[in-house]
Amino acid sequence: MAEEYDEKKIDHLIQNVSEDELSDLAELFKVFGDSTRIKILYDLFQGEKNVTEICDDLEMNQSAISHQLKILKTSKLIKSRRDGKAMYYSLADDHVKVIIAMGKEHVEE
Amino acid sequence: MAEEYDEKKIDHLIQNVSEDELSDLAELFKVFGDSTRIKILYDLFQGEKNVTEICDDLEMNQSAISHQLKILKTSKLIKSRRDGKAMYYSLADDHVKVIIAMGKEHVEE
DNA sequence: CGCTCATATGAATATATTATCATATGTTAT
DNA sequence: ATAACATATGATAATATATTCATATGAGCG
Repeated sequence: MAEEYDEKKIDHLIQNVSEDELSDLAELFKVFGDSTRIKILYDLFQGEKNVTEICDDLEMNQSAISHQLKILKTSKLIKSRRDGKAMYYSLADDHVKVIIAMGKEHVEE
Repeated sequence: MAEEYDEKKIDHLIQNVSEDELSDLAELFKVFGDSTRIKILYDLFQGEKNVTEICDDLEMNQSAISHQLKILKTSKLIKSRRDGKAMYYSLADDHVKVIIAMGKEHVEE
């Protein structure tokens, strides 16, 4: 995460947005807008984890977790790799951290 | 928006999070996770607007807009001031821009 | 192959959310 | 005070969403 986000860069990013892009944006935030999914993302801040580990950490049943992992994967917020029977999940990129950090900063005020 | 968000600051922000804070965070993102509300926020990037102007810009009926404005206001993403009969809304702070800019960057990839 | 462990998936239910309609509140001007 | 305009609110109906349960798929092992 070498990048910095200054005013100029941010203003550039929010310009010229089509109706479709706004929908995609809303879809993306919708993914962050669920406690279970946020908890999963937070859990993965610690590093790669398999489904069983995530279930244990969140104390939730496996099916619920798998359903939410699928949503996170589809949104490209996490990626997965198989190791034997287990499927390991990890954060897809640094945007996740930045987006959540910004959200947290807002919430804290 | 003089602040910069580097790796150290971001890592600090995402540490030590309680269950309650995670819920608040999910609630916040839920607010961004709706097309109508994202459109309103984008509309307000242009500056302060009253309800009628927002309705015209989004081509949506007044009641729907008012309902969504209330949600945005409750989440402290926008603020309002009355001027005669009209109620003017504007962005509450710069986090909104940053959060949306990060989301857009993710979506664009 | 048959068994076990790990994960994914489909269907069903319960809950939450959004837009609309009807109406209420608030402001200004006559 | 009443009319006209601007906005807010409550109830409803339609739709979306999350979790659970049951079951399917896939991998490793004897």
